[in-house]
Amino acid sequence: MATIRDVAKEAGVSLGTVSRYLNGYTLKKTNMDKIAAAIKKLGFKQNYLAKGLKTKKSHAIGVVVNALTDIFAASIVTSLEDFLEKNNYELIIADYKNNIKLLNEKLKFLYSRNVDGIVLFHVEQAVPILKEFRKKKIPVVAVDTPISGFECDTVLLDNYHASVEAVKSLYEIGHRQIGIISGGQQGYVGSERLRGYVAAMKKYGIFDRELIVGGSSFKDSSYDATLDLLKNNHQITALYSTNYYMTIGAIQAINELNLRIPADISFIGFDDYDISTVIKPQLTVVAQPVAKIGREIGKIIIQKITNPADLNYQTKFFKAKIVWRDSVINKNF
Amino acid sequence: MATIRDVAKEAGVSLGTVSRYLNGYTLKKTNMDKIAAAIKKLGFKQNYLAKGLKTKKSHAIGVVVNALTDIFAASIVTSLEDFLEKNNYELIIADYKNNIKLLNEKLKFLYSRNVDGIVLFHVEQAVPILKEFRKKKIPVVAVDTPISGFECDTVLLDNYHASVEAVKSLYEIGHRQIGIISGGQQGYVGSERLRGYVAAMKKYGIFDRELIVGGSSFKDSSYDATLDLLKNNHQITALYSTNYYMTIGAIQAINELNLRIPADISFIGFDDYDISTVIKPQLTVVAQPVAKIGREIGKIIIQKITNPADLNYQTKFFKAKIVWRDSVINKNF
DNA sequence: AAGTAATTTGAAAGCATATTCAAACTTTAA
DNA sequence: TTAAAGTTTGAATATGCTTTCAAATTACTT
Repeated sequence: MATIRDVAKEAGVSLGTVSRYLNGYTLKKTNMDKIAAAIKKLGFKQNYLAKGLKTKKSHAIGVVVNALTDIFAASIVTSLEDFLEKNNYELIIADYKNNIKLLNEKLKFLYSRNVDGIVLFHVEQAVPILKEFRKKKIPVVAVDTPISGFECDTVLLDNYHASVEAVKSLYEIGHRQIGIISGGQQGYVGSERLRGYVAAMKKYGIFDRELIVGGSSFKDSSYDATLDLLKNNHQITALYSTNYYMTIGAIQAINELNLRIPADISFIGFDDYDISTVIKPQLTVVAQPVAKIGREIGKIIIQKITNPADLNYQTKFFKAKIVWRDSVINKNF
Repeated sequence: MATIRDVAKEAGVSLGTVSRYLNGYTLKKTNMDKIAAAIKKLGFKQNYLAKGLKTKKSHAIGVVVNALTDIFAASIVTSLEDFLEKNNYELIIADYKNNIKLLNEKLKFLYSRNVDGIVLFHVEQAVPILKEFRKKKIPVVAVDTPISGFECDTVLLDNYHASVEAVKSLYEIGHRQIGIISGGQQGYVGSERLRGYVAAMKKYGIFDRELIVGGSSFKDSSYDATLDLLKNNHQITALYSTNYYMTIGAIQAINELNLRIPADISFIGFDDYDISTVIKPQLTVVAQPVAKIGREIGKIIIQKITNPADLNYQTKFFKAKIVWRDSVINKNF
């Protein structure tokens, strides 16, 4: 492998000059041409390890997901990876499997590998190692959930208004008994989505505590909750489930009860992935702008890496939008 | 940050001794104790950038997936990441979005970042940069599909026998008209799965060219193919779809035609993810041992990194297994 | 054309580690 | 007890790059 030194010799300039060239300094035109030619001739490539040793930057960003098989995380990481690679950053992935103990371990690992930044998916609570990142001024971006006990840039869905919109849409087409399969109060995402639902239902004067079920944000809990709700309450005309996996569980339960969508019950799901269009009828859902979110995370983290003195932590909200398909009936007709 | 030099001073030995300690050489017990104490006291952590510069190893493995949102890739990467992290390797992810041009670019990127190994998902054709990896003796492991034009270690599903088993199971419970939604001949996975189906159907003397439809391995093609097949052929008693996304498309089509599973038609899908249990009735599927596959990839790549002189490329096959649920009817009763 | 200011350059030092080599120290055996 | 063999050690060198600093070159004024 050719080094900067070989390039210098070939071009007939000093090694410092080549380094400056490589780092975008402007120098005498003749020298620039000579260096460019030498680089091409030798097939020279910068050694990122050596560069990193000097600059204390690895050009790697650690991405810590709750689960790589979580389609939400995967689809955001997809666009994030693209953005970062274009900016010459590599993306080191770690999966903490929704286990906070493991989270700290994975972060320690990334810390020891000199990542220049960290993207944290769906973390509710600060873990000890985060302080070390802060000490070293390594930027952290929280995604999907603000981290309690640690101030940092945060990228969120406007969950509250997503629910408000869902309820509003249903209300406007005549629904009054609108049930929610909620992730419960313990998690940020779940409680925000519930909060929006409650506010909207109250605003329209159709709030009823009995319409709220659920407790955790996984498929099985949603299945049980939906079964319970629909067995005991035959007035409900519409159901709103509040994430992808809960949508899956709810649909299973509805199938189990042999209820027809939307004849017996209208349904509005959350997140727009495969399920939405496999099910018959195809599902109306609240969709998140995942590609945009991924790009925004990339922008923020690069901005903060470039400018580590900027201690101004921002929270950026994204708006969900409803994708209309066939699972909701208009009761006004 | 404490360096090896600080540790040496603290322990009262030379820096070379500390380095040897760190790299697992055995030395005088008293010195080992002194060094261990110094490391603990100073909170010393090795600098992987400097280490990499010296050893020309980054302890990073590039993982190149066709799509991160492909649940098959994601679930394998999940177990791979776990395995590699435990062995102190980081995993750099790249997504080539099923685009062979992009694939070469992403590989170039990983090449320039000094990865110690490459894992390639679902690549049919060699790309130029692979030769460079070979020159530098950087091991490559192909997953899911052998790379034509490039010899390397390969981890595959035994697709042929997966199909044979599926057909056999259906045959044994009385099905004779068994349709296949196939990915077609152009891709390795699709043609292997088709080949197994054809062989088994012929073996039982129930082969009929009309029962084969499909052409590409995506949802929409599968939807169209299924619609076509079932509209024109009312004898079919069972349908076999040959990957996750084709299963989704096929189910959509069956729903569209208002056919009931399994009363009107039995169905056996491929890959065991969310869809299998959302649909009513729950799906019988051919499932791949993804966790095992991920671990095996990790083992192979580390073995080859540790032993780069080993030019003996192996192909490892994994067996699929059928997960029985409610979408297949026993016609013998 | 000469003096000053501005820019560009090369040499050298440094980043944190691994490894070679010769010297120092242990152990073993006679 | 001592010589030979074996082991452990420290100093020095190397990895490929960035950056500082002073010297050299170029550009600008008058």
